[in-house]
Amino acid sequence: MTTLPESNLGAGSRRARIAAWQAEGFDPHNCPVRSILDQITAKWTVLILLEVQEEPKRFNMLLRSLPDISRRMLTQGLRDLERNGLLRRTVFDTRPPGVEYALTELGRALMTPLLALVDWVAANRESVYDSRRRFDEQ
Amino acid sequence: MTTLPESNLGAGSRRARIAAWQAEGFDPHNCPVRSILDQITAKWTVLILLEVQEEPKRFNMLLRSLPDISRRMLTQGLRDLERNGLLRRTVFDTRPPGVEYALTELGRALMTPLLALVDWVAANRESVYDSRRRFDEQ
DNA sequence: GATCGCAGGTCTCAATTAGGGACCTTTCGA
DNA sequence: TCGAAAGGTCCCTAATTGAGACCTGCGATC
Repeated sequence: MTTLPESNLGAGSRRARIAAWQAEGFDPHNCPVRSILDQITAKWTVLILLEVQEEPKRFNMLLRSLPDISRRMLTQGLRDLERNGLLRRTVFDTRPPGVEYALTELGRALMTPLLALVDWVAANRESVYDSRRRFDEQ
Repeated sequence: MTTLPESNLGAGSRRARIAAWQAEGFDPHNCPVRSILDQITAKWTVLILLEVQEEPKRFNMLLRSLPDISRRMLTQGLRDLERNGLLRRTVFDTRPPGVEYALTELGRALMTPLLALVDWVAANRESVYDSRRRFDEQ
């Protein structure tokens, strides 16, 4: 497993944070950031987080909001997010029982950088499309 | 294809930007943001961007920095990033010819929100690990 | 009192995608 | 004459994903 290089994280407090990791002793072949980043940026987890952001949603509601996700992938994405502490799963004792997924505090905190990234993409999408068009013309 | 919901992007200028897209007329089943976001957050592209960030790198150099990437995936990741206008590919007429990959202006701009996300993960990794441990105990 | 529908899943199988590694091309040096 | 190096491509296998049938338990329907 490749480790994120120190220099990636920029100057100042970021460097300090990395120095701290190394002091704690971590295995460069098992980078702790990557295992989290991979799950956070996985195809469906980003979309799920965006859906759940404004208000808690239930399983079948998510299935309807994300028409091209399969039940299997939705289940797995929700489990991953729950396991990572970003989503809370609440079962309601109704007939039939309902299950609601909501952001945790940690999940809510994540939305700040995540929305910034989504917003950057939204703001720059024309540049990207232009580039793709030029590239595909060759 | 699922479209990112308007509410995802928060208030103010973000909403305005989405309103602008809709005015331009876009197909909700072919969301333009997702097709970009999927490529930017794909497993290897993030790592490649982080590697190339500080200084241009060559193909085999990247292969060495990312020990667990395959040649095939590196090639494909580099092509995607080039196509999206985030990376510039430069061939040097040496013997044998060398190829260098560098961030474009657009790519450099992307690093701001992308590094913020990486940094969030780095800062909060212990919380995530704690949550995983608790989840796995059940 | 059979059956339909719903909620929230699981399971199986087929299709897509990723990884491993051999192979290619050109040129230099031993 | 052989090997190495750079930057890939190609093929085959392994892993991941997606489509969709099925499950469970209960309440309402006919």
